[in-house]
Amino acid sequence: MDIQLKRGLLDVSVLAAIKNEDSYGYQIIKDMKPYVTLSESTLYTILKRLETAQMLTVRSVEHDGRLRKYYHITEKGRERINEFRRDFNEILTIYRYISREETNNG
Amino acid sequence: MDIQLKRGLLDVSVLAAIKNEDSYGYQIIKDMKPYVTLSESTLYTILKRLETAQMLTVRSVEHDGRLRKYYHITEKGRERINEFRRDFNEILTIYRYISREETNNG
DNA sequence: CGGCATACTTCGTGTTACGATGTATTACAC
DNA sequence: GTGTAATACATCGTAACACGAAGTATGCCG
Repeated sequence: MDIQLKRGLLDVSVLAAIKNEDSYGYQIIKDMKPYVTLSESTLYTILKRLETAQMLTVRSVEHDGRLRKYYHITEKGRERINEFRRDFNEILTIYRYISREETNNG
Repeated sequence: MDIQLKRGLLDVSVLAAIKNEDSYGYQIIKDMKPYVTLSESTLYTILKRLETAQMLTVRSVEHDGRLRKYYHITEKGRERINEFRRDFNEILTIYRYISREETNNG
C-alpha cells in the first residue's frame, strides 16, 4: 500500500496490537503482518515515540538470555485509539468526496 | 484532523477536485474546504508534484490581469483515483483491526 | 493611499517511514 | 565447531512531505 496512506494508521495500529495484551517488538510485527507490514526500524521508532507521548509503558524482561521489552498501553493510549475512530468518520467523508460521481454537468 | 492521517488523502483529493471540471489553485482550496483544509503552500506543492507525475496538465489563462493556472486531470490521474479506491479496502481492514474487541482472553 | 481579496511562488523546518547496519543470543544443521 | 537462520533491540542517514511565513503582483473599495 501507498506509504503516505499508512502514515497516521501505523501509530494507532501499534497501540491496537497491544490493547488486549502486553506484547514486545518482534511479536507485534508478526501480529500486525496480516493487516499492516512495517519494518523493525519503523516499529521501534514508533514504540519510542508512543512511550515519549506516554501512550504506553515499557518493562524489560529477560527471556532465554535475550532482552525483551514488553509494552503496555496506558489510558492515554486508549484515548488515542478512540480519537482515531472519531477521525475516521472524516476519512469516510473524504472518501465519499473522492468517489463522488456528479452525473450532471455533462 | 491529524496531519499524518491526511497524507495519502491529499493528492487524491486534489485530483478529485478537478476530475469533473478543470480548476485553478484558489478555487480548488475553496471547493475542498468542506472536506479537507489545506494551505496554499501545500496545494501548490501538490499540484507541481502531480504535474511532474503526469497526473494533470496545466494551462495558463489571464483573468483580470492576474495569472490563473487551470489544471486538467489526465488518464493517469484518474487511474490514481481508482488505485486509491482499491487501497481503501485495505484501510477499512486496518480500521476493523484497530476497532476489534476480542471479548475472549479475559 | 491603506487594506483586503485574489493568485501563484519560494524557503526553511519538523515529522516521519525506511533501508542499512550493528550488537548479541539461541537453535539447528552438517 | 563452523555456518546460517531466527530472535530481539538499537542507531544512522535519507528522502518525502505538509506547513507557516514571507514574498510578488493585480484589482477594488473607501
